[in-house]
This record gives sequence, C-alpha cells and structure tokens, in this order.
Amino acid sequence: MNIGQAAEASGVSAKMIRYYEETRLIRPADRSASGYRVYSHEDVHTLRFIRRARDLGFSVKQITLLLSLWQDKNRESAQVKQVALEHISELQTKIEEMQQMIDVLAELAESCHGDHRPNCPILNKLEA
Amino acid sequence: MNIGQAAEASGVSAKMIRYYEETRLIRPADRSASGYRVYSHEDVHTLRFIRRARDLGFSVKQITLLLSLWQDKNRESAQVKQVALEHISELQTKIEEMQQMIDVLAELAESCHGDHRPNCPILNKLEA
DNA sequence: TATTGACCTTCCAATGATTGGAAGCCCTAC
DNA sequence: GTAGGGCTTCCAATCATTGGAAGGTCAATA
Repeated sequence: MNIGQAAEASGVSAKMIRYYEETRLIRPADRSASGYRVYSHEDVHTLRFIRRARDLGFSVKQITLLLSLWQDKNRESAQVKQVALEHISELQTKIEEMQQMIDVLAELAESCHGDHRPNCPILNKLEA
Repeated sequence: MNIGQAAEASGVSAKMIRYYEETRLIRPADRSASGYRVYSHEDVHTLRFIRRARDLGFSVKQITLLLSLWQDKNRESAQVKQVALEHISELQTKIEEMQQMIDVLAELAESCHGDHRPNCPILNKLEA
C-alpha cells in the first residue's frame, strides 16, 4: 500500500512517516517502480506501535529503544519496565513543576480583585 | 552597563536578551560608540519581570501582554487576572493529560514482572 | 606600545515533534 | 488528452533556548 493508506491505517500522518524514516526510527520503505513508498501490513503494525507509544508521551528516543526491545525475542522484561518507569518519573517531575507554578499563580490570582482598578498583586509579584 | 552585566543582574542570559530584542519583546537597546548594547537599571527591572514570568511558565506571547499591562497605568486588574487564570487552565490541562499517561503506564508497569523473562504486558499493550 | 584575555558583535545551526506549502511527477478515470 | 488526487523532494515555520564561529573592542599588564 502507499503512504497515504499506511497513514490512514496506522494513525501516523504521511508527513511523520517520512520524518520517522529520515531520522531512522523506521527503516526506509521499499519503493515502487515510480518511486512511491510501499508499505506492508507489518509496517503498519510497527507504525501503530509507534503511535501508541507517542500517545503515552514517550519520546522518539525512548521509542527507538522500545522498538528494539519489542523486536528482540531475548529481551528481559526488566529493560522494558525500566524505560516505562523512567518515563513515569519524568512525567511526574514535569507535573510537580507545573503544579508549583499553579500554586503560586492561584494564590496570586486569588488576591487580585480582578475589577476595573489597576492595582494588581500579580504584577507586583512579577515586579518585586 | 553592558549585556553581560545586565544578564547577570537580571538572570536572563545575554543570548536571550538579544533574542527578546530581535523578536520585539523588549525595545532595541541603546548602543555605545563601538556598538555595544547599553542597559539601564530600568531595563534590568524589565528583564527581571520577564524572568519571573518565564519561571511561572508564561509564554513569551503572554509576557508581551503582561508587560504592556504592567506599563499601562490605566489597566484593569481584571485583564491581568484573566491572563493568569488562562495560564493556570492551560497548565491544568497539560497536567491532566500527563496524569492520564502516568495512570496507564503505572498500571502496565505494575503488571510487568520486570525480570529476565521476555514476556511483557507493556509491549503487548503497545502492540495490541 | 604591544599583547593578552575577557567581553562584545552578527550570523548560522541545532534542539524535538510536527505541520505547512511549493514545484513537479505519477496514476487513474473519463 | 486532460483533470484530479496522490505521491515525491525540499524548504520553512513553530517555541524557547543554547552553541559555536569569525571578528571587533576594551582594559590591564608586561
């Protein structure tokens, strides 16, 4: 099948499929006589794997690792678990940073009258 | 003072100060006879404002708005509060997305033995 | 006075994942 | 044969930030 159909079937856009090929996340697709990329059902299977991993927030670098583990029948599940746990940890760190921002912002917003008058503790805080 | 000292005093890197000037977040700095950028204490004050806003996760676009409100003595605090509340809302949305990822990942990781054997529910889920 | 080292300048490039567009070729149907 | 839709490559933009190269400036020191 052509790239458009592979995109449709996998949920990965044609643009991204070309990009993943260029960056070597996936191997270069076979080409038809006229130069069109040709995809098998197995290729679509791989693309779907990538799509799901992206939906869970894994970086392309992490997906490279997950793909190689997926294809390695001698993998140890501990390796896969480690990638997942590290990703969870990264997500938690980011959440904590954002939550701290929210805590500060919420307190400031609460102390701001939010009316027609100019005085505003939010600006005061940014200025101070 | 020169850009290096302004960077030191404000916590904004010299690279970023030049970038903020280029993108018109701040007005172009005065220049010395030899072409060096020259900064006043007021400029540093503005840069510090920007730095604090960035630390709270505001985008440059939002900071542009905050800066103009800061300098507008006829502003209504409601406008400032709105910017803050919208930013809080954006942060919360992102946190929720990440938390959902964590929930899925944590469940998968928990069901993975994480030992020397290859079978792994995490990979199964990504594949399915 | 000449040199050295720290600072400044501009310009270009890369990050990460994704999207957009332009110019041009291919394929199918009418 | 022509119209259209899909495919190709290449270039650019997003967002905030960092890095580096090549070259000019300044202050202090030998």
